[in-house]
Amino acid sequence: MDGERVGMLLMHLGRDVDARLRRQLSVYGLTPRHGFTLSHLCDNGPTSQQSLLDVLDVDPSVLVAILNDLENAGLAERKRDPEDRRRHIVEMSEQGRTALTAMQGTIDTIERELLADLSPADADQLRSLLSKVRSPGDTSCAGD
Amino acid sequence: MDGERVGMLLMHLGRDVDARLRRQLSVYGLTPRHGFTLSHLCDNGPTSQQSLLDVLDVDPSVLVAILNDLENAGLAERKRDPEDRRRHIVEMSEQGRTALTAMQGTIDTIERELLADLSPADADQLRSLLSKVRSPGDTSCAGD
DNA sequence: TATTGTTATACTCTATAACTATA
DNA sequence: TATAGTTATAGAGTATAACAATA
Repeated sequence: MDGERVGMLLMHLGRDVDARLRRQLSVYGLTPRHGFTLSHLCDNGPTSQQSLLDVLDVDPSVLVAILNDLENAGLAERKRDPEDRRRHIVEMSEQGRTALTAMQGTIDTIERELLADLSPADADQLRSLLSKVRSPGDTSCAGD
Repeated sequence: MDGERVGMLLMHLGRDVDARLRRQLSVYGLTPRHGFTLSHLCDNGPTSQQSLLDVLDVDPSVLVAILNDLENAGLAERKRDPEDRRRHIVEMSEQGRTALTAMQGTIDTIERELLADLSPADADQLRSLLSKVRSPGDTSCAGD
């Protein structure tokens, strides 16, 4: 339970990064989740809400709220899928692209702060090791 | 904003570890914060609430709730400081020690899962690098 | 009947401010 | 007047379940 454990370090650092990013993004009236959503739309193009659910790993009702916010801010838009009118296709707007760029600048700043005491080689090493950490939720055997 | 950044990795991993630990500890009716509190009491002996506030970095009202829970569960006890009757001295009980041991077992399990794909040397390296990451809240110049 | 998305609701965590008692 | 701790309350964030539209 002490602060030396990797799990504890991850918890505390993750919490701090989240709080910091949340505070910075609140200037735009957005949260980290809004940012992830725009980021995914930018990388993958128009997407159904279902696939956003998979990527963001949030409750459907949470995604509805996120998309409502993005639509009200003019950053994204929902359209009916003509092939299956139950589905929505979510697409980001030009304004959304601009907002995403601003947000990426914000997180770049945080990133530089986090890594201020590490050499570039150490930072790469850290990135590599972190990507090898197995997220508890990842365990393929669902038996718990 | 993509998942490659260290900050994003920390956010996601930290969130997962927290969720996992919270779920496991709910068996005992406790949260990670209860665990940290007991852990600090174990390492440092009887402590004033003020110094717990510094270590846990929570709002005073949150600490009150944590200590109420621990007292109701018989895991810790508040006593008046005879030298300054405004102060409370918080002390863990034998039951508290037993509960802490159980919780440490839980987090050890999570820790092993997290590091399952890393060699012992990699795990040490990761621990070392993480401890060099500067938490955004740490910045000594409060100007923001 | 099953699926996509939505709404309404409740529950947890946290933050704020007002309060008590001691100094 | 200032400090240690407490209480009451409100605000986020999230999860649950019931619902409408479409397949």
